[in-house]
Amino acid sequence: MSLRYALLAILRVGPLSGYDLQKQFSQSVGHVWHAPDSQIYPELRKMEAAGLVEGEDQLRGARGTRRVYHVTPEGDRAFMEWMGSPLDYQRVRDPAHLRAAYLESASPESAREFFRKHIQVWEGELAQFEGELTHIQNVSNPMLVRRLEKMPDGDREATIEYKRLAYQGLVDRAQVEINWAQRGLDLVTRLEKEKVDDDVPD
Amino acid sequence: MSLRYALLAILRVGPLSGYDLQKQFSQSVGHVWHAPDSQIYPELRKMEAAGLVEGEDQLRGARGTRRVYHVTPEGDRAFMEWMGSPLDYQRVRDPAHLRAAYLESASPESAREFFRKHIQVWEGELAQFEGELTHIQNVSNPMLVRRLEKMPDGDREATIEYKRLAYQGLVDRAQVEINWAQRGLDLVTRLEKEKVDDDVPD
DNA sequence: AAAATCATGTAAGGGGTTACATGATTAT
DNA sequence: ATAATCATGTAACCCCTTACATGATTTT
Repeated sequence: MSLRYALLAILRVGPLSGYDLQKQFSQSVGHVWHAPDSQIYPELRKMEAAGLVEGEDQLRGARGTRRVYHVTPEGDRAFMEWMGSPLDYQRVRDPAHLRAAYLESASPESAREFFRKHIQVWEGELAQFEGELTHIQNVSNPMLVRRLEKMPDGDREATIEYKRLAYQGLVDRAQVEINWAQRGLDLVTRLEKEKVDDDVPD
Repeated sequence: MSLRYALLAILRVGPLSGYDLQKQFSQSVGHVWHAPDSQIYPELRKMEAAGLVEGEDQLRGARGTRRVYHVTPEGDRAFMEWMGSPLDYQRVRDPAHLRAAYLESASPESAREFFRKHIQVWEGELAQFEGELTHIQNVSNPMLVRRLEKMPDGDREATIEYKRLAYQGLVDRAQVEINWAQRGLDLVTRLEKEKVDDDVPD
């Protein structure tokens, strides 16, 4: 549902081919909304059918072509409308906390492995988010720079600040996950120790 | 993918009909894994076909029946195997942070509305999680009590502690979201004030 | 000449959402 | 008698995932 608006958000900065968009995607909006190319190309076609974007085939070498899309006024309206509409929140579906709630059914080693992987995954995310945050604060993200160039002076601060807030939120979230999993590892160790004490009381 | 294991987690405590399971669901695992009845009934049938559970039709009144499911040894094995296997992490797809990153395209009032709703939604979740956490700490959750009764003494502490950890993690997460949205509201106000100062410099 | 990467998809299948459908039983 | 709730689904649709497919162009 949001893919469409994630694509519009990028295309509003300037026209792009599906291929370029997909590359940009993984480096900007892709941090908050992942999409594989197998989803992007068809979605662009659907958006074109809906009149939100228009594509033009450009020649590339002798025979090759690439289709470059730009946002139509209607696409712009649709984006604005989405920005002003209430977000629909998905119901919780959290495999990590589901499993955590039943870890007594696993071996201590499995439990440890689970928390270790959780930390590893979220450390990865954290690194990405922090990198992005730095780029935002230094105004060194190319996409952001292009966007800033195309807007009146008065809107620039807001653009930077909202992006910063968004990524700061992601950083906070990643840190909470890492912290939580760390406490999980401590708990595994504590329970294991108590178990041994029970078995061999003196 | 996890629905099956969420259902097994509940059924391992004791046999239930689809209807009862669905009720229990919303009060326990449902906090971490939502599922509507239209998904639960067919999934139970599939699990039965896969040999993980067995259902028996029980009479109810003169003509009515209800199908009560219990976990088979194979279902038990499947659950244990899942507990020991690495969790597959879904790619990020976060509509709230996506929108937050582009809020300069919205009116201050829309931005405020967005953050307010975010707070409201997560306050709701927080209340649920905190309530659950209290029930865990007081050992006053009926499902938990039934589970504890069916296990050896030595496993009880682990069961309680892991559940507590899981819900503590959810509480932490909810608080981070609320906190973040609060900062968002502050930012909207700050930007609006600066905008006015720009327009009317003295 | 071979490898990388540019460029654009299709097809099958899984999981989830929403809406609809149906009838029995128990409580008021 | 009526309303609530017990009880169990089906059907259509959308989004996403994974795997596969294909060929052109640029770089080494």
